[in-house]
Amino acid sequence: MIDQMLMKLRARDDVSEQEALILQSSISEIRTVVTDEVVVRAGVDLTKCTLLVQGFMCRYKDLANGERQISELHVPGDFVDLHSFPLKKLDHSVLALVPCKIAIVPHERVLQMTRDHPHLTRLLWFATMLDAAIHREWVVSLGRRTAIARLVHLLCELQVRLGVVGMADATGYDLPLTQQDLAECLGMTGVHLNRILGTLKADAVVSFQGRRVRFHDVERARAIAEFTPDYLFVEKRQR
Amino acid sequence: MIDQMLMKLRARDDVSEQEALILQSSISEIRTVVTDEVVVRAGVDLTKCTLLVQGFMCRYKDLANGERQISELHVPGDFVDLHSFPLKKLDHSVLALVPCKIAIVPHERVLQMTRDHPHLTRLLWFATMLDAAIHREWVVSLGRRTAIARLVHLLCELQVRLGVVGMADATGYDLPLTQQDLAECLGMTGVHLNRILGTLKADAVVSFQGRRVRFHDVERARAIAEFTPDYLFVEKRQR
DNA sequence: CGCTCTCTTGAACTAGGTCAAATCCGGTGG
DNA sequence: CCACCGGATTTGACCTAGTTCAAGAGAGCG
Repeated sequence: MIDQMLMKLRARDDVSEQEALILQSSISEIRTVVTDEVVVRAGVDLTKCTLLVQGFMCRYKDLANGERQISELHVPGDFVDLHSFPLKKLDHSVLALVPCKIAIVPHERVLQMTRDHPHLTRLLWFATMLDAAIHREWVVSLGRRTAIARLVHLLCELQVRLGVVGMADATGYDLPLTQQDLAECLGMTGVHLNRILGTLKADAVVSFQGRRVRFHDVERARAIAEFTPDYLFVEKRQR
Repeated sequence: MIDQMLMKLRARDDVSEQEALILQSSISEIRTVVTDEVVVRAGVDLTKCTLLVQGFMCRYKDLANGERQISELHVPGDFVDLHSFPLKKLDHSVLALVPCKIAIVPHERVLQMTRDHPHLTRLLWFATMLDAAIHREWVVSLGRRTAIARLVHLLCELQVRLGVVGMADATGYDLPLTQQDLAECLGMTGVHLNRILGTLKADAVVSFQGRRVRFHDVERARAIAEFTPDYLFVEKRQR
């Protein structure tokens, strides 16, 4: 159940078997959610965290004019709202982009962890800082990169993040999102995203079709996006 | 020395006198830095954190074409690189925008805090999550808001954040940045920022002149930007 | 088989960028 | 007190990346 989370953490630090057990046993419940189900609603007091076990989710905010901006995509192994533990409620909502399986961890257990297990606490803190690092990279993308670099950058990011949990390789990965979903990550319109996908495929860089991302030339993709994976901190260290 | 940090934290949770003392005594050194000094360099292993005591700093990334994107502005009371504790090195650099005074806190002391002071640990965790919430709001701004709404939103954000540490009121605040600095926060050119400032002043909403931000109509400003301060979590709760 | 959601494509439009040339203005040296 | 310097601001003319609107074409599914 927590395999992917463990893969994610163990790519960054050692996690003992005993620690793994504590994490495992902090789960109070397993649930499934349907596509478009709002798993966490902005502004509502929370008493538990949600670990994404299977599927894809996103954090997003809606604007008055009906537009939506996604601020992070979540893949299996991610806690989608671990930050609700220190924050107590969220500034954004979380939505299932496909049918998902989730594990629930009550805040109570996390609280106890901060008292009894400093190393686990630091690992969870680390996990939330990884989200923040991803946010920062998106700020850079949205602020300064062209639409095409922005898109390729996101696809490269997902390759690394999914790779860590064994869901991507050098050739690509499955990504069951719509083009509109991607456009909402990238601060652009679905129409424009579609055109860009066309040119990327024509240039034999990446393609996104039938819910699958295929890299035809990873090197060139990374060059176009100026992508370097350092902001994802895939490096084993004492945290 | 840590007055502003305490104001910032105490606006969100209780901090006992004893805890304040522990924070205080975790400082190993006080320094000043000059304008444009790079206080933390991306990718370098770090062993200490930097608390901004006086002045303004920013987190930023440079791109290959020489452009720069600022991902967060820092005001007195902010730890500019507390996330270096879990991350061990940063994905971005930190720069002094004006002459600043900083306090240094060795990672060692923070580590000890995670072992002996769970509540303080949670407060520091909270502080880093506040940065992440700000990043998310910037993602929304950069992705979906017009240049004018984006600018006004940032000015509103700073009013709240500076207000918490007693450096802003309803009329405005001092902001010793250049228009170019602001433009680099907002993912736009200095030229465009300048034009926008003109229309905002003409419309008697906000002005930014002589290093001072003046709100002529806070209500209208917030409406233009769709600004609500909830993402800044200025609310006293048990964290 | 028909429905609905997603993807594509074209044509016209606009927010914001680019480039370049003033102008302003605080600080310095004389 | 004044002239000068260099960065910061301001303005104009033109340009383009990405948007908007609208209409078809697929394509999965009950």
